[in-house]
Order: sequence, then structure tokens, then C-alpha cells
Amino acid sequence: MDIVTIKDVAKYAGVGVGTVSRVINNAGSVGEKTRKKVLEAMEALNYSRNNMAFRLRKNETRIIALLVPVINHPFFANLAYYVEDEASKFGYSVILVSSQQKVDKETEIITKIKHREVDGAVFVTHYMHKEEELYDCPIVSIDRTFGEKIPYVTSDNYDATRNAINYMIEHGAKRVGFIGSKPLVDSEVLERERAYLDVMAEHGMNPRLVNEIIQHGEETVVVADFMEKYADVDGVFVSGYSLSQVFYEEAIRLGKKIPDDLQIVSYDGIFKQWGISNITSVEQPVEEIARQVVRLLIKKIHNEETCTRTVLKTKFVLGTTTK
Amino acid sequence: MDIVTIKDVAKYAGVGVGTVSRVINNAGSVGEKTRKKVLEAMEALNYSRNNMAFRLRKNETRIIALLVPVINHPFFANLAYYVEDEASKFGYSVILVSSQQKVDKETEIITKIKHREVDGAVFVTHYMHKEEELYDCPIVSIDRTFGEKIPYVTSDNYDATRNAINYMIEHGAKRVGFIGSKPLVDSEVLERERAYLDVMAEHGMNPRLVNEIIQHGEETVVVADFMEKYADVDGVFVSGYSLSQVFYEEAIRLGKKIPDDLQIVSYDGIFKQWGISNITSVEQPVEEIARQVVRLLIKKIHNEETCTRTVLKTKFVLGTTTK
DNA sequence: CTGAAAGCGCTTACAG
DNA sequence: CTGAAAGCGCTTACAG
Repeated sequence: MDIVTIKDVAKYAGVGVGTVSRVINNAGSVGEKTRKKVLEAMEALNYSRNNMAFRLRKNETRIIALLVPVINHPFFANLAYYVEDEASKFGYSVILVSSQQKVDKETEIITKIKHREVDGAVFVTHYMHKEEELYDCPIVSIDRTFGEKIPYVTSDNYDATRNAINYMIEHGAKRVGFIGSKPLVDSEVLERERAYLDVMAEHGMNPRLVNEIIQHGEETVVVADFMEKYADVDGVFVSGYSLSQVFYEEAIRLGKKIPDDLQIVSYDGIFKQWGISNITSVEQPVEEIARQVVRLLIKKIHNEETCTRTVLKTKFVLGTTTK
Repeated sequence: MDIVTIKDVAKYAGVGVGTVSRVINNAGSVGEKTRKKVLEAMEALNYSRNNMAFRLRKNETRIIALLVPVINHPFFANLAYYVEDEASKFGYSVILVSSQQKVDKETEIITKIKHREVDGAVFVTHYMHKEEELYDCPIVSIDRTFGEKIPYVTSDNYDATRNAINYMIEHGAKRVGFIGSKPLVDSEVLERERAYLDVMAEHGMNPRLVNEIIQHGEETVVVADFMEKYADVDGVFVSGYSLSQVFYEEAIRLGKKIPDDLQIVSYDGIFKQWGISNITSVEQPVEEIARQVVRLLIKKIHNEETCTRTVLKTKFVLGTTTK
């Protein structure tokens, strides 16, 4: 079972390789009977095009990379699902990289672009240091801002957070706290803290705020500290992918009555389909985010114009953790 | 910013392209000062190897495909996480394909192998029809059996199911049922039903069994039917990725006291880390499955010997749904 | 409409 | 130790 090339087909059909190429690609014009001969030859030889060669010639890999902190988390897994779905519509495959918050995994993607292993990448990561060279690569991001040259899509962090906090206040919360996993880098996620502080100021309330860089695995400690420091909170806004579930469980463990003693609203990460406990939350339009980001990236790859910032609307979804 | 090739480096360093290639790959021997010149040239020109060309030459893509029914499900997302981690240790990237139970997505992978877009694939799918051509491809599978030529890894389905059911019986269950999402194809998952029937026979109990092919989205209906048909069950073994959560919720909805009226054990799909409700379950060693499957695939790709069947041990994890 | 040739960016015998 | 050449499997002007 040797590998059959365009040459074999050409010989079998008694034509030149160029002609074979033309019928494969429906490019140029080729006579009807020649075309038929070639098609028969392809059939007889069970030919299939070697796309490594094709791509080298065309200088495109038709692959994009998706860089997420971890894939085995509901938000990112959902994102990956729709990214793959959208990319495949445009003939792109997607390779997966879990950064695990390690910088080397992140620079690895840049390397893959430079080495022509992928055409571009979508970055969902809040940890990598900026690198100049990054700006020349076809990259799009979610939430994170890199300056004018890298388009990103985000959700209406500020407004959604305001609404969520006001909701708790309208439903009786007097001492509202904010606990968040703070990105290391410029990110629209920071708008959530700003929104919180603004609302607190408007109501003349004292902020009860912990927003810090949390390493994977440290969530429990941070939550425990928060609950000790602000034992009197009766409403908490939780920001960050792995934080809400931890927070919810810790609150239960401390014997808080939810929502009577304590209301909770979370940004991100509550996915009914996975049966995760029913926390009231600001739900991101993950499907739409995924599709937009892919389309932006493909435009970027083809050097088309893109707008830098795309903002999508979240949905406030009531669960059982608010009044 | 033109693309810089090995030729440019060679010219800059005043050597032949072969020499440049040799220093890049540390292959052959090259004089110390020549090497230095070349390295300097690479540095000066900011050269990085075009891996499309490299791979065409070597006839390897260093990419494997992971085909799962859907990526946005805890089990598969975890699998993907470890598959990517293991693959990257061997220098492989992994592209992701969610079959969504569609046959065309599945044959697409075969196409990708034939077109040299990937070197091989891991199949986690229970729906595709057998195709002869598949047997010549570097493919490994999870649970599913394709005959001698395709290696697969699975867990101890039979024993684990026996243990789980016996556990419920030992803890008072008298009318034990089995509800499962049945694979369309030859799969070790079928051992679970066999184990169940064996245990029922040994205890002289009447089987209460529904094991059928369930389309995505139909879980609720099937569960409702089961509960109507076997309203008297006081212990149920649930088999199938998306079924356990649905089953649990339906039982609650019907007002069953768990575990007093009804004990539940599930195979697959309960992941504490995602806060999914605490169902007693047979936990698959997903990390180990992933790593084994990748290693098997890479052996397959390199035409090394592999054993056809690898069985890994599950863990019986007590939750709150059994006595 | 079609064939022969050059070239995509690399590696690898083959001479020297 | 090193350069020139052939070749991986394709596409694409270029002639005819």
C-alpha cells in the first residue's frame, strides 16, 4: 500500500501533473474527456491529496490554536465546543492548548505561529506577560486587552456587575462584598471591580473587597480569608471561573442560610447542563463569544480589517442564591 | 518583514543550506566555527523553521485528532485535558473534533488521516459504522472494540458494575434497576448490562432494565419512561455520560427520598471539581485512560507493537445517594 | 486546453 | 567537515 501521488495519477491517466492538479482544484479549464480520464485514474488509484504539500505551497495551515487556562472547566469546554464548531465551518481545525497558567505554554503558541504550525490563535489567558513579537501575529483575545492591534471580544462587564449588585441591594442586602480572581494583565474583567466600587459609593456603602491574583488551588484559602475578614456580609458578588463554586460551598459549610443570611451572584461559570448548583449568575454568551472570536481571527489571518473591541450582552439568570 | 528561510541564513553565514540544516537539527557533524557562524546568522535574521516544510519532508504531521461526542461534557473535557498534556510530552499537538454523534464528523477524521493532516486519532465514539478503510489507519479507541487491529483502553466495566449493584443490595435494595445509554457498536460498555443481569440472576431478582440508544436531548424522556415503568425500584444503576444527572434530578422531582427510598449509583460523569451533585459512582481513571491511549496511539503511528486491550481499574466512590 | 518546469522550505544521501 | 543536488507532493505561471 504505497502512497499514491499526483504523479501516479498523471501517469495512469496519461496526462501531466498540472492537469491533474487543475481537475482536483477545479481551477483553470480542462477538457471534458481529460477531466473524466483523470477522475477515473484518481478513483482507480484511490488518490487523496497530501495536504501537507498543499499547505506548504499555499503557505497556510488551516489550523488555529485555542489557548485556555484549562480545558476541563465548564466555561472553557463550552468555549472550545463552539470555537471548533465555528472554525470547522470555515475549513479550519483547532488545536487545543491548556496553558495551566504557565508562561511557557503561552509562548509556545507564539512559536507555533512563527513556525507555521498554526495560522493564528485565540488567547483566553490572563497571565502571560506582554511580548512585542506578539503584536505581529494573528491573535484575538477574550476579555484581555493588548492595545489597538489585537482585537478582542468581551461582555458588558461593567453594566452587568452594576445590575447584579443593585439587584442584591434592592432585595435587602446591606453589606455587599466582592471577591474576585484578579487578572495579571489589562483585562475588561477589571471593570467588574470598578462597577462594584461605583455602586458602593453611590449607596454610601463600605466596600468589602478582595480582588487578587489567585493561583490554581488557592481558591479555598482566599475564600476562607474573605469570609473571616468580612464575616458580616449579606450579599457577595463573585468574579472568576473557579471561584463561585468554592465560595458557595464554603458559605454552606459556615452555616450561612442562603439566600436569607447571604445572597450570592456569580459572574461566569454556572452551567445548568452540568448540574452545577443553582447560583444566581451573570451568564456570558459563550456561544456567541466563540463564534465572534473565530470570525475575527480568520479576518485577521487574511489581513482584513477588524474592529478592536466587540462587546456582547450577558444575561442575568436568577438561581436560588438570591432573594 | 519577509519570511526568512534556510537559504537566507545560509547566504548570510556564507555556507550551504545543508550545513544550516545540520546545525538546526544537530545532525551530522559540523565544525565549531561554522556552527557559530550559522547560529549567529539565525539570530541576526530571527530565523524560525517552517515546520510545514519540515513535516512534508519527514512525512509526519505531529498532530493527532481527538474525536469525542461533545467536548463540553465533564468526562470528555477531562479526557481532552490529559490527552493534550500527554501528547505534548511527545511533541504532538492535538486537534479537537466534537462528533456530535454525526457520522460525517467521524468519517472526516479518516479523511484527515488520509490527507495527512493528522498522524492518527483517538476515537471516543459509539456511533460510527465500521468502515474497512479504518483498519489501516493509526487509530486507538476508548471502550469501543473494533477487532484485533485497533487497540483500545477501557475500564473494568463488568467487575465494577457487579460491585456497585451488590453494594446497593447489601445496603437493602430489593428491586434494583438498570438504566443505560446503549452504544450502537461493539463496546465494553455492554459488559455493564451483562454484569447487572448476572447479579440479578444470582439473587433471583427480576431485572428492571432499560438500555437503549439515546439521542442527545432525549435523556429526560427515557428517564421518565423508566421511572413510570419501574416505579417500585429502590436502587438504580445508571450508565452513560449525560444520564446520571438527569436521572438524579428526575428522581428528586418525583419526590423520591434519596437514598432512603431510592439508591443511585452512576458509572461515569460525576466530577467533584465541578460541584456536580454528589452521586455515588464508579469513577473512571480518566487521567490514566488518556495517557495510555496517547501512548498507544503514538506506538501505532510508529508501527510498533501494541496490545489490543488495556483495562484500567475504576474506583467506587461513595456519595450521598447510597446508604 | 494542456505539458514541462520552477518553486514552496526543508532534509539527506552523495561526493569531495 | 561541507556544498551542490535531488526530492518530499503539491501549485502555478509560462508557453504552446
